[in-house]
Amino acid sequence: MFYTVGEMAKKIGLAPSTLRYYDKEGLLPFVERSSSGIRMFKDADFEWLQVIECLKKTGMQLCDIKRFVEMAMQGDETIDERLFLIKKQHQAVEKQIDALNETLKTLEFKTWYYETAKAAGTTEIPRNMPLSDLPEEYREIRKKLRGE
Amino acid sequence: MFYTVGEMAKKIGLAPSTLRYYDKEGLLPFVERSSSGIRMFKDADFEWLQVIECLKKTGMQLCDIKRFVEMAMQGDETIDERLFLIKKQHQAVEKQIDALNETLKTLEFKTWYYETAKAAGTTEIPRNMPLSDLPEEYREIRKKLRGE
DNA sequence: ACTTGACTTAAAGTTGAGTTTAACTTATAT
DNA sequence: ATATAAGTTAAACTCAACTTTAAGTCAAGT
Repeated sequence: MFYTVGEMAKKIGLAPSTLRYYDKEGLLPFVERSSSGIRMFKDADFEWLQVIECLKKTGMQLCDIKRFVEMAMQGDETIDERLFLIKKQHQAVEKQIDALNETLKTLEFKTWYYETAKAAGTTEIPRNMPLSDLPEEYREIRKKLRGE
Repeated sequence: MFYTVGEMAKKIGLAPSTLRYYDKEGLLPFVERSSSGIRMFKDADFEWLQVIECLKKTGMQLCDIKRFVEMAMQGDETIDERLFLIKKQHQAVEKQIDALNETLKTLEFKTWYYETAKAAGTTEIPRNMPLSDLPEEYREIRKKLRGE
């Protein structure tokens, strides 16, 4: 079962040009070619592309993903390194989620801010509200925004 | 209480060149200048920078952040629009968190995969393991990776 | 034989978000 | 008065990750 670059691109949801670019950059050393130079993607290559997409979503750069792929091509002697790298990325993603949750808190404060402003007809009401009148859950975040 | 571009850059943790760039792009219309053209940041401007950083963290582009700032400069008539935009960004961030949690699941599968490979000395053991032997929590994710 | 459509390549172009550079001005300390 | 440190500008440069273009190859269908 082989796929051309266009077929695989469709299957994985990327542009064919992107797959060619990845190949050119050395991220797809496992993709074989026909005698006339046409890329022949296998089902196992789809799995590789999924892994590459997963690592991209963690924020890993293509050059680092390339090194991971190269490790895998070297075989079982690099299992330890690969395990370490995956664990590191897991940590990195957990950190990103924490950061986004912080961002959510700020957006929730701003939602309260504009809802209060909307009810009052002016942003002056929430802006000048004394800390003691502010809903308790927003006090810390307002302090942080104001650099206090 | 005024800050130069360098002082404010330090306070907010960005490069002075970044603040100048934001100013040039029209993100900081509220920053005043001295008679000799020196930027004079106020404490209220620090709060603005924090909001800009928050919106950046949601993945919003600078040109869209600029439109938000411009709305705010227009005053109370845009409260509704701003509230809507903040709510939209809140949703967007929730979606990003969901995506990262999906990514975490894949990384957890890969961790199991390499830990099993490490114990066996070869990736062939986890790779060729029948679905029925696979820990239940990894079955769906392996199917997804293999495009099944 | 010819058209169509998908493939190939190398190289140039794009986008977003800055950073760097060059030439210059201003403010402060000695 | 001068050195130093920090500021100014516009414009060029960088970087990652693609995308587009130009020129060409190849296989299948009419």
